[in-house]
This record gives sequence, structure tokens and C-alpha cells, in this order.
Amino acid sequence: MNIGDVASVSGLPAKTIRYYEDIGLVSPLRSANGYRTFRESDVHKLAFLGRARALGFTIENCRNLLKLYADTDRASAEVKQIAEEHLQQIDHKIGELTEMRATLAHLVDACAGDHRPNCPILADLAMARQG
Amino acid sequence: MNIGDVASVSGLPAKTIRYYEDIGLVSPLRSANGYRTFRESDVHKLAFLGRARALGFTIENCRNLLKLYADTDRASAEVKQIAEEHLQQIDHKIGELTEMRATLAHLVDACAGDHRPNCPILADLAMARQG
DNA sequence: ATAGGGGTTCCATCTGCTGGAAGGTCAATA
DNA sequence: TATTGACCTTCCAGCAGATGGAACCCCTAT
Repeated sequence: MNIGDVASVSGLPAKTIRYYEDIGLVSPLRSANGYRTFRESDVHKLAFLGRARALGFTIENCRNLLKLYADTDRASAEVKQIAEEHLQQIDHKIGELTEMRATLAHLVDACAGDHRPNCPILADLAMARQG
Repeated sequence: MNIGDVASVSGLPAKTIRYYEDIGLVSPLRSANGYRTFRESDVHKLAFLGRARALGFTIENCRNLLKLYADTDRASAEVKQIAEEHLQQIDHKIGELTEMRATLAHLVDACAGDHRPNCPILADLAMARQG
């Protein structure tokens, strides 16, 4: 399989697949003309990567998950730990965003949004909030 | 005021303040020895930036907000629009993260997390989810 | 032969900083 | 006066995770 086919099968852009090879996540063969040749196992790995990335795992997480996946003797505890840590980070981010959202929604609400210059959003940004 | 003082007053690292000068967000004066000299207005701007960034506004957003802030004839509608767009993006991100969280939490739940190799998390990553 | 649709490499760019090296400046102290 | 130490300066590199583009090769069909 050439990179274009793999791209459409896996849903990952060709550029991304090359990048993943660059950083050692996947190692396709090369045919005589220099084209990358992907085995089933490579395609499989890339699909794995696509899903892990879609769940927000970092590249380093992915590297470890792939390693654990390849090791049929792994303890599921190791995988679970990675996932749990990631889950915590997601929760953390959601928390931050939710706080931002609340403040911002409050300000947007307070702003008339008309032709007049008076604007509570700018007023808030310009000086420390009191409450 | 020298950069260190501004850093402690504004809460922004000196590095960040220099960076903000680099990209034209703030333009402190220079004293004879080459040190940056920040006026009250610069400090004010930096505090503004700090708060806008804390609300997740991009640098480009900040640039525009500062411009609007400086323009006492602005229409609050312009500010509100920037804020509303940003709010939508925050909502979008929260949505994505919440979906990720749900999937991941489900998987983490399903994984025994013991010494045995069997792992639903890896199983899921390895093949398309069915539902 | 030529046009097109693949593929290849390499380098630059994006966001928003952050770290570090190499060096200048200033106030206080030994 | 010399020197320490805390400042400050510039510049260059790097982080994640790609993505865009230039310049070029390859292969098939017309």
C-alpha cells in the first residue's frame, strides 16, 4: 500500500503519516522507487494512532500505548494508569475551560453590544475583577 | 519601572513581557543603559493582556481588544462579537473534551487494571468501535 | 511527448511562549 | 577598588504536532 491509500483508509493525512514515520511511530518498508510501502501491520498501527490521538493522548502516550499493545504480556494496569492520568488531565482542562466560559459568558451577557462605546468586557479586562 | 518590577506587578514572566514587545503588543521606552522602562500605561496594557490571555483569548484577539480598548469611540458590538466567537470556541472545545472524557472513562472503567494482559482500552484503540 | 496524479525530500511556519548562553549594568560590600 | 550578585540585554534553540510549499522524481494513459 502506498501512502495515499493508507491516508484514505486510516483517515490520517499523508503529511501526518510521514511525520509519524519521522518520529519513529511507524516504519514502513520502501519499494525500489523509494515509495513507502505499508504492510497491514503498519496500517493497523496508524489506525491505532489515529484513535489514540482522537482521544487526546499525547504522542508520547501513543508511543507507550503502542509498546504495551505490542507486548502481549503487559499488565493491563500499566495501560489503565496511562489512561487514568490522561483522564485527569482532560478533567483539568474541562475545569479550566468551564471557568473561563462562566466568566466570559457573564461579561458577554453584561455587554449591550450596540453602537455605544461603553463595554463591560473591556472594563473587566482593564482592571482587576472585584468579585 | 524595570521589567522585573513589571513582571511581579503584572504576574507575567519577564520572558513573556519581552515576547509581547517583540510581537508589538507593548512598546516600553528604553533608558540610557538599554533597559526597558515601562510607563503606567504599559503596565496597564500588560495587565490587560494577562487577563485576556487568562480568559483564553488568542494573541490576535488580544491585539484587537487592545485596539478597541484604546479607541474610546468603538462600538461595544465589536468587542462583544470577539467575545462571543471566543465563547463559541470554548464551548466547542469543552464539547470535544467532554466526548473524549466519556469514551475514555468508559474504557478505564472496563479495564481491570491488574497484572493480566487483557485490556479493553487497547482493544478499543486497536479496532474501530462498534457502538 | 506530454499531462496528470501519484510519490519524494527538505525547509519554513504556526501558537505562545520558555530555556539557556554570553555578556552588559548597577548597588553594595569586603 | 575589586568583586560579588542580582539585575538587565540579545540571540538562538526548542516544545507539540503537525501543516504548507517548493522542487523534484515516477508512472500510466493518451
